[in-house]
Amino acid sequence: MHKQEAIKKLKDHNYKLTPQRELILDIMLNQQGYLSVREVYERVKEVFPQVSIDTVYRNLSLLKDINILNETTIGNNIMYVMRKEIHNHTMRCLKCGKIFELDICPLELWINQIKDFEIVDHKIEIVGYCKDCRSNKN
Amino acid sequence: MHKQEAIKKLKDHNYKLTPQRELILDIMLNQQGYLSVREVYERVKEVFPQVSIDTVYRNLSLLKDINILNETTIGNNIMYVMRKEIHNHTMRCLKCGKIFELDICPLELWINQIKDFEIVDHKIEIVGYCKDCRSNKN
DNA sequence: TATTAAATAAGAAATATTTCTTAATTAAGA
DNA sequence: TCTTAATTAAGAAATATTTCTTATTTAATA
Repeated sequence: MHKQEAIKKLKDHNYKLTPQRELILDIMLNQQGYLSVREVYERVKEVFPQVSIDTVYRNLSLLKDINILNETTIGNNIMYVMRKEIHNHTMRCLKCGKIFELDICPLELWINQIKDFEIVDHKIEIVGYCKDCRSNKN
Repeated sequence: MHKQEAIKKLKDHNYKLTPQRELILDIMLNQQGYLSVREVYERVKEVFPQVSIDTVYRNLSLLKDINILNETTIGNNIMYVMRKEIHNHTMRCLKCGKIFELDICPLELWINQIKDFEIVDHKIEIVGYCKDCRSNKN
């Protein structure tokens, strides 16, 4: 997603483009992988030291509501990542052969933790049985 | 890792095998993917309603110290998973060709969330540049 | 520029997680 | 069985996360 698309989405929903909101969007646009609310907050504070963490919560949640971000919860921690447009991650059914897209990239939660390797690409392939076939494998 | 191996490790470190500790070990042995401290606590409580959450924290951390569990932190949430012996997840350097094992499976954090698909197998392949080659790609 | 609905900061409140203290209990070996 | 160091439950304390309230400010449009 490009910044202009995201801004258009905001306008379409009659949301204003405040400096804090724009910065949060920039942070997410320039980020591979998930960020916790706190991590985003820390980065926003570098530019707006007075920013309220509530502002960060509100904006991340809003960006999720209009499908700019994906949200996930680990324990009690809310985390966000830019929505993917291209899905390289699929689940293939061993019986019917249907391909299901994973709307999350499991690697994204980890990608920031890999320090000693410059990742160029990755691929995830899951095989198994889909909802329809799992009860009727023969 | 089999249960007897884990128990031997405990003995080797002069740790006692209390019922609470054994249950926590059983829970982790029968679990694909990461569990948060709270999730483990909820399961232990089904058997020992009086258990202190501190006991869960203490034991999970101890099992990590003796290399039975892997620990990771998401935000402020501590999560645990059994250590893997067989690594299906590798990073391959595009220059020197070395294979590096990933000591975590990024899928494990997600595997519990996939409800409509019965996973039989999966594979993760990451390509890029290793520490030595990233500064000297030609 | 003036208007106004949306967004903000500040602070408090509500939850949740993690750690600590203490006294009682217990697993394991003598 | 006895001894003892390890472990536990309980409760409090410390920290961290998330949500709410209110008064003020501001982006966008007329």
